Amino acid sequence: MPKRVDPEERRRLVVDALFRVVVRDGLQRASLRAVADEAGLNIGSLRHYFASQAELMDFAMRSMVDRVTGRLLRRIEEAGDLGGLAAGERLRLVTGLLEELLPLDDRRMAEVTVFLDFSAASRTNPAFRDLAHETAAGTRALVHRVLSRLDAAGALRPGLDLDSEVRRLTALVDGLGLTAVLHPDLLDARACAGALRAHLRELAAPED
Amino acid sequence: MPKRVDPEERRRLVVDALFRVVVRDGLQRASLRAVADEAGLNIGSLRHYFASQAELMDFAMRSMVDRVTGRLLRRIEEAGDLGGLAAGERLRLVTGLLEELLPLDDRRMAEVTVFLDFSAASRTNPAFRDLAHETAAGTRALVHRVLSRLDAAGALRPGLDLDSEVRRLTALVDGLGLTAVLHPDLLDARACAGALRAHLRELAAPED
DNA sequence: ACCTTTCTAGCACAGCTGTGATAGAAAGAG
DNA sequence: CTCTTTCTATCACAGCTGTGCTAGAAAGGT
Repeated sequence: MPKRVDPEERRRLVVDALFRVVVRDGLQRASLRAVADEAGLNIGSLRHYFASQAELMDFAMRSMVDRVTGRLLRRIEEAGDLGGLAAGERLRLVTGLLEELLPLDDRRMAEVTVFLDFSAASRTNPAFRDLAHETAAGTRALVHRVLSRLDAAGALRPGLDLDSEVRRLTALVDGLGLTAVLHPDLLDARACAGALRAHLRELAAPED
Repeated sequence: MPKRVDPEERRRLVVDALFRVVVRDGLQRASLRAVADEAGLNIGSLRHYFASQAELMDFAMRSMVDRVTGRLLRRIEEAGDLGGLAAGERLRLVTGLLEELLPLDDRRMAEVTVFLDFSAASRTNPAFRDLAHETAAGTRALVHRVLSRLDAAGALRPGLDLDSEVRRLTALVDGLGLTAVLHPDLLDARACAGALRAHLRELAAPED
C-alpha cells in the first residue's frame, strides 16, 4: 500500500528545513532553492510536495502554530480550572503555561524567532495576515483565559481591571520574547523567565 | 556659493521616501528602484547621493534613531531630575517621555513600524546589527534612567528591584509597540497609552 | 568664450527569484 | 512482461535585484 516514501514525512522534512533556514538566515532568504538545499532535495522534488512557494509557507506557518497551540491546550487541560489548588501550585501551572511562549530553550527560541519574522512579514504580506492575526488574537485569548480563571479562583489581587491586565501581560510576554530573540545578550533566558514570574507574582492576591 | 540643489535636503528627501516605502510595502521591498520612484528621482540620481544600498540604509536608519533620540533627550532635559515635583507632575513627565516610544499617532506609528522591520532584519543582516543593538540597549538605558530618577525622588513603591523593573517596563513598551503596529485592531492608541500609564501608576509610591 | 564640478539619466550585466514544462527513473499493479 | 502512478531532476524564461559604466545636461567659476 505505501509507496516508497511517506509524503507526510517528506513535507515535515521540508518544513523543518525551512525553519532552519529562517532561523539561520531570515525569512527573506528562505527561497525555494535554499530550502531544497537545506533539506537535501532537488527543487523539483520539493515542488512535487509543495506546488508553490505560497503553499509551502502557508503549510509551514500553520504547522508551527498548530504545534504550539497543541502544547498550550495540553497544559490548559492539565491545569483544569485552577480551583482548589494551593497558591504556589497555581502560580507554577500558570507560569509554565505562559513560558511556552518565551524563548527559554533552543526549541522555543527557534519557534519565537520564526514567529517574529513571520509576524513582521505579515504586516505587508497578505498571504500571512490572517494567520498572524489569528495567533495574536489567540495569544491574547489565552492570557485572558488564564487571568480570568485565576480571578475566578480568587487568586488575583482585588481591584484589578481584567481586560487592562490582559493587555499588559500579553504585551509583556511579547516584549520579553522580542528582546530575548533579537538581543539575547540583553535578556537571557533566566532574566526572561524571571520577569514573567515577577509580574505574575505581583498580580497574585496577597496573604498566604 | 550654493549649487542648485542642497545635497543634504536631497538626502533627506530620499530617506523620507524610503520610510514611506518601508511603512507601505515593508523593508524587503524597499529596493533602490522603488525608493527612487517614490522620491520622484531616477535611480542614477539617487545613486549620486548614496553610492550603495548599504549606505542608504545605514544613513536612513541612523537618521531615524537620531531623530527619536533627540526628542527623548529634549524631554529628559525638560524633566530635570524630577526632584521637588508633585507626584502627578512627575507621572505626567515620565509618561510623556516613554510615550515617545509608542505608536500613538501617525508619526510615531511610522517610526515604530520602520524600527520593527529594521530590528527584525538586523537579526540576520550584519549591516544592521550594531545600530539595532545600540538602540535596544539605549532604550533600556533610558528606562533605567527614568526609573532610577523616580527612585531617587522617592517616587517608587518601596521593595522594588530596580533592574528587574527596568526589564519589565522595557519589555512592556516593546510589546505594546509590537502589537499596536502589527495588529492595531487588537490594541489601539488609547489602549496602548492606557497600559503604559497603568503600569507606571502601579510602580509609583502609594500615598500623596 | 571655456572649463570644471555637480547632477541626472540610462544602459548593461550577473545574480538571484518563482514557476511552467519536460523527461526520465523508480516502484508497484495488472 | 506492460501500464500507471509517483517521484526526481533539469532546463528555460521572465522578472526582479544591486551595481559598474557611460554620456550628456546644468550650473557656476575663470
